[in-house]
Amino acid sequence: MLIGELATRTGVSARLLRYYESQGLLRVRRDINGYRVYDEDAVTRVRQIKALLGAGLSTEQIRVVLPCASGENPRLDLCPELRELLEGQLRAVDDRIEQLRRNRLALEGLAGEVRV
DNA sequence: ATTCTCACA
DNA sequence: TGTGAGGA
Repeated sequence: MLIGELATRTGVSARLLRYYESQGLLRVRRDINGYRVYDEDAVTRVRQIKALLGAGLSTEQIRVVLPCASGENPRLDLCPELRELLEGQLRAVDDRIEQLRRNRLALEGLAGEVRV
């Protein structure tokens, strides 16, 4: 399939699909006219990328763990390496939440009444 | 009609 | 990440 079809089937713009490719997240062939040609599993690939991106992973992190990720659905099969990364990410997010909590409290103290 | 690359009031 | 230019 061409980029337009993959875009409509994944809900990811052609622009972004080209960006994913430039970041080494998507491998794609070209035909003689230079058009990108994707195979069926590209749809799955993009879904996995979206899921990982949505979890806050950087394209660099995704690039290294994507090869050990498999699975059709929006569900992702995690190889141990990927699991570790995600767990670390989870801890990092918790730390950030805590830090923001402190920032919020400090802000309240400085600004007085703060409506949220 | 689609896609490609490059670049940015 | 959108958008437009200039080609194929």
